[in-house]
Amino acid sequence: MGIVERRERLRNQVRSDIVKTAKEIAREDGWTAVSIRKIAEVIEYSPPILYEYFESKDKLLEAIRVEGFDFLQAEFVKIKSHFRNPEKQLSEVARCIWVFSVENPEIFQVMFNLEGAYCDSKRVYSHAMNIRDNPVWEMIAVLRPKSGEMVTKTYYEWWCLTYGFISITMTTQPRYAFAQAEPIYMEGVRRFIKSIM
Amino acid sequence: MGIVERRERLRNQVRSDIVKTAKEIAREDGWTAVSIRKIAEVIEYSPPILYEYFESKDKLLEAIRVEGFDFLQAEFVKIKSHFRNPEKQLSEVARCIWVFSVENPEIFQVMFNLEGAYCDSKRVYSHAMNIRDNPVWEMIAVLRPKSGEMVTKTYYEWWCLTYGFISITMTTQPRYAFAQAEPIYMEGVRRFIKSIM
DNA sequence: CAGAGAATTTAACCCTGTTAAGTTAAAACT
DNA sequence: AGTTTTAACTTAACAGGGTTAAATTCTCTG
Repeated sequence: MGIVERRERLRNQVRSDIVKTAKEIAREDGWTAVSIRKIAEVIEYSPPILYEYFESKDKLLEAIRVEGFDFLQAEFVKIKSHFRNPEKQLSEVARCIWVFSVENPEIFQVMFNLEGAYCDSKRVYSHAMNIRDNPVWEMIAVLRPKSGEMVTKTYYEWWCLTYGFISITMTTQPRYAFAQAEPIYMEGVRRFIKSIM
Repeated sequence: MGIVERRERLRNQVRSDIVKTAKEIAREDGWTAVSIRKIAEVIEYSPPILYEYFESKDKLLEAIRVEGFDFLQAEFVKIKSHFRNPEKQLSEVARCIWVFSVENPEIFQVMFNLEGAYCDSKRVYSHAMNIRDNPVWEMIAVLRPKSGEMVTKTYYEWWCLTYGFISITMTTQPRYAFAQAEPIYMEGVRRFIKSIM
């Protein structure tokens, strides 16, 4: 009975087509241009079909947001195992976020509601910020072995710094200026790391 | 001929009613709930009237954004003249931004496109970030007398730090948690100031 | 009081997310 | 194989959004 498997495969295909199309439109014309109807047109289905895969537009954005956070989380885990020095680990994490935001601006925008992207789900934010199993939290804990509460505070600051930098740059600077903004960002990060050591 | 003056007064009244209503709706139900039609209903005019005062919804938001930046700018000037010590000046500026964001969340949201507020105008951002006549830039220049380019870099970092902190807090934390987030913010700001001295 | 001008509204256009009802196509059963 | 059930999909509509042209009402002037 390959029928049910084939159907399942087709379902997954359509689902990923929806996500892919949303990102493509966003990348080309910004998230304000992304609509259910436009996605439907591209994947050659009628609009209501999308509701077979996502219960709302917001949930579709949430899926993309989760994808982004999960990807970064996985990268952080890799960095943690590839480098010993927590200072080095943190600066690599910072660089990783930067590169991600430059290469996948449309995902980053959904993750942080930038440039007209708007997704309600705060749940995901909180999850990403969560201490549990968070490699960056642990890096900071090694770098600055204090109470858990203190580490959480520092982690919060780290988060604000990197987020602030990238989102301000993404929002105010034109694309071509990103390259020259990166060293300023990395220098700021390094200064922060030094200031907490 | 008081007629033309009376008309002018009425025009100003209606204009400020529009702005006020927009902010009120935003404060109560968030910016996603703000629509031309709803504002019109509250001020007891038909929707097209708003276009006699603002050429688009975006321009209305821009006006509110400008208002916010202008207010802060004026506060910074006051701080600059009230305190001598640049370190003190900067921490007062930071506190000022924080207080403003807590007391006027809806304006802050428009200024930085937070929580569903979306205004296209990058012009205003750039203007606010601009070096010309910028009191904060000058504070940093006094605190850390280096080349203009270096000061601009540091000013950029300052901007990213404060913005990152407040927007992350506003987006992820519930209202009641703001009070406990403030000292973390102020501590981060102080550490930043120390790190550039 | 009639007419010119400004002020305001009505009605429409085209967009959006979303849903109920109807239709077509595919699978299952007798 | 033909009928029936069920899954897949589309059409049409609702409610609401920003915006604009045309029609209307009001106000002031001569």
